[in-house]
Amino acid sequence: MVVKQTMSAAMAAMEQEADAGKTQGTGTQTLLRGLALLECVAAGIGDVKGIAARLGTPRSTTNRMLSSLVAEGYLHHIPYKGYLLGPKLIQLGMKALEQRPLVAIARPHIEALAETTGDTVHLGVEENGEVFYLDKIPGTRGLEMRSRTGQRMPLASTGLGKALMLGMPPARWQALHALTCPAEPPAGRPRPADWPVFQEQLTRYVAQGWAMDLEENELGIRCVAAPVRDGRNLVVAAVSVASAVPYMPEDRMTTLGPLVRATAEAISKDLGWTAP
Amino acid sequence: MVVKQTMSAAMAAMEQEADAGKTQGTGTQTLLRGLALLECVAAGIGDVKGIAARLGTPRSTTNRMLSSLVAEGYLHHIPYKGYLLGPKLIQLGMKALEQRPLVAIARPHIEALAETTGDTVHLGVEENGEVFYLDKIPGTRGLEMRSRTGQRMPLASTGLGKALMLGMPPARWQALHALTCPAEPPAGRPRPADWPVFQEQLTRYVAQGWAMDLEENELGIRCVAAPVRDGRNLVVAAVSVASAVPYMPEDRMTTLGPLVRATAEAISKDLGWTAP
DNA sequence: AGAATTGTCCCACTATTTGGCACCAAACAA
DNA sequence: TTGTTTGGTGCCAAATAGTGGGACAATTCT
Repeated sequence: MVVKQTMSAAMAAMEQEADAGKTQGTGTQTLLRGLALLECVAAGIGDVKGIAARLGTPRSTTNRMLSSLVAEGYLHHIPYKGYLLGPKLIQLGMKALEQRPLVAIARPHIEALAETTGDTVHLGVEENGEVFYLDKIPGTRGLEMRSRTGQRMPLASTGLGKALMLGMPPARWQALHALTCPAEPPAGRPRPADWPVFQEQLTRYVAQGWAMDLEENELGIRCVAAPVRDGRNLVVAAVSVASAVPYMPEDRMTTLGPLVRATAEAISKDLGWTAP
Repeated sequence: MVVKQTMSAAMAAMEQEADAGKTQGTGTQTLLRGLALLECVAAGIGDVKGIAARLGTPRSTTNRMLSSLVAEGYLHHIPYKGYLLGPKLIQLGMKALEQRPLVAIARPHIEALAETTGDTVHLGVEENGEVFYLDKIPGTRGLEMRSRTGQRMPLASTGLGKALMLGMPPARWQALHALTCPAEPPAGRPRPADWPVFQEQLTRYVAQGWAMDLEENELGIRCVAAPVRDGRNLVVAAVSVASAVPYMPEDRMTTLGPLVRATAEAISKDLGWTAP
């Protein structure tokens, strides 16, 4: 901060818009300014004057940072034309995408979700036509679910699976549905709705951003699920909240939906996703 | 610099080696250190001790920067586990990919290429089954080529086109070849080799990283071309050097190949590409 | 339980960054 | 062309922002 602790109220008033909200007393002004500069360029401001204005830094300081960032490849410079995000950022972005450990990232979020709902929370990914359970937090209602991390399940009969399907082209839905529902339904076992109805459901789920499972995978168990996306806006995982029917009346599911979706989006953001 | 005034001449000598070449970067130590830190994490070093060691910064300083970077989303922190590249980097990486103006980036490189070869240089991208000429630098040999920026040409009969095809799955080659070579060859007009031979050629081009055009598009004109890739390792453009046959004997083409390829790779690097 | 690593403070010192200014080069407008 | 604006580069005295040592608590490993 430019402001000294001895400054008068009048001066403080004049400081106004410059650095508005964030007065986080960190000890890395130059670094933070540099990062702000990057984001400024990302926002499309490529001229020195505009950047200096946006950051509230004088021309010389701005130029100093700009040339350092260019030298390091974080910005690309077209003399007398402007600045653009540089190749290094692309590389780091790719690396970031690779080294992201989904489970560790998601853990705090699903823990929070488990905490507020009291139900069992799952995290899963798609792996050749099936759901693969990556993580699970048992509910606090005493009842235990059969699911285990490392387990596999059909896509079309589980909440997680349906959430994962929301990210696929609708053309693939039917094949996956067929995969889950063999020609001869095992007597007495639950199963998803027949194709036309199923398609209708998925279409609705896409619109609302979360999916339901009404005892289709296991009798007496209902769940609500939502897809997790990465920086490329691809669905890479899904989160679900599951519980026994008595704890999961229809109206609670509709309340839970947006909450699960919000959790999924929070994870997505940690994966580099940004809202459309 | 971190070095105290008490350092010996010997240490000074080692310091010079350490950051030799970068005599320029002054006035932004904190920023540069922060960026170095990012690259350190990108390199897979996620523990505080390792990072501090790699950067040569004391623990307290390292931690200070780390927490700032985490606060800004450039790093992701899993307490007592380590640091990873953060979501912000993914976002910036995506933005960088978008806002990259291929032509402006490539210009200096193809100018250099035109300069050293004296021939006409082209830059082009693929656009639904055709080459689209984005930029052209006329040769200095007096002869003028018909090509114009903004023009479209078949993929399979041009050097640029073949270079672009090198990045496609071989399964698509035949269709594109057929698209270029209609059933009835227009009498007297040049055309690419027939399919089996053509396929053989492309396979060889893939291996060597650059392609040739032997008067297949225009009689009397030969060219050498190489593909340009972006940060995702996808072929997004191609560069070619073209000239009249007398200036393009076979042996010159083999000399030119690696040069054109090098230029294409230089552009690729500016687009965030890194060697395999 | 002990050892090793990490997260979090604090604080005096000074090296690092600041920002004003001045000059030149390019770009743009007329 | 000329005049005007914006961009690139360098210098330098001033002081702020950053440094790094150290002490302590929390956490994980073994």
